[in-house]
Amino acid sequence: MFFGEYTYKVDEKGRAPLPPKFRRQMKEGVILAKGMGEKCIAAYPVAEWKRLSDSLAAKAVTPANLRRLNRAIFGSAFGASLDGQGRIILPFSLREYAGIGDTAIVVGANNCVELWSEGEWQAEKKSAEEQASEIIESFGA
Amino acid sequence: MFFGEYTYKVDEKGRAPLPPKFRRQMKEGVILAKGMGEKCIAAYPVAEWKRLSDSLAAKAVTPANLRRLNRAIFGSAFGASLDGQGRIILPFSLREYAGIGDTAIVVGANNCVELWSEGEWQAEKKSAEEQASEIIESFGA
DNA sequence: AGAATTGTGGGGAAAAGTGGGGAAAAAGGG
DNA sequence: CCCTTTTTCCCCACTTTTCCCCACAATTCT
Repeated sequence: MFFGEYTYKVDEKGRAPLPPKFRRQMKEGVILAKGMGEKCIAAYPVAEWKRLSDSLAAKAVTPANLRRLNRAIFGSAFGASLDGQGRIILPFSLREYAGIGDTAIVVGANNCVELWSEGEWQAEKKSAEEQASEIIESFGA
Repeated sequence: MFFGEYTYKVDEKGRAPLPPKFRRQMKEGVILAKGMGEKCIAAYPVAEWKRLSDSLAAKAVTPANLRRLNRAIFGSAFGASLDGQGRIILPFSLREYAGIGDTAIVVGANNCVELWSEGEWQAEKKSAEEQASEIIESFGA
């Protein structure tokens, strides 16, 4: 389970630290992918990634469908591992996609970790909070 | 179950004591989050927080919906644990949000503990009491 | 009144954030 | 095919922050 919001520098080599509390769960390796829909980078522990991609594949009805899905999911994914300091290297293409420059906001989102640029995160955070309070108000907590 | 109202100093390191009676229930760790709607800090025992976040997540209808909810709920949460003196460290961002300076009002609120600034607490207390008596009068107690 | 517990403060050790250098591997050109 | 150049990756080092422990004063309980 990941939670919390952290701000880190991304150095010239494209390295971003992960919060120490996340590292133990990431030790077996990480899969980096484009955030689906949102302009962010999603980092999954390998085990969780497998779970997700399997459950998605199970929903593909035709073989052609499945091939497409596999391309979309695996094509844009990168494997990464932590260095001795607990950092991961963010491929340039993903940084570009998420608009991440020299600062990254690292957000724990339950089953995955998301990396955002400052600007995109501010916007997303606001609308996510609004949506959350709607749900809370209407359903009760 | 938490109840009672206590006043404590918050020291320069941002540490606030919890009432001794609360400590046993908090020993396994605490999750700190913004009070929803109100300008306070909410502290949940981990078990209770899991219960809450699970029941909320179950109410998200679409995947995109769920991701947003996860961001809002998990992203704004902090893990904390008691030190040897029974204190927790309040992150600066939460103290700022709740307007807590060097004094915190610690309030037991049944399933969680809330931390308030003096000013906000006075206002909230007043309106809460008025509303409570209305509810009691209309339903019978 | 004495003893234990609690509120409050501070100091020191350990860990985390950040940056850079050098070896190994990969890529490219002669 | 080999040598050169570039890139990748791993390790080291420094600074700052965090965390844990100790200590004293005040209060409560017996």
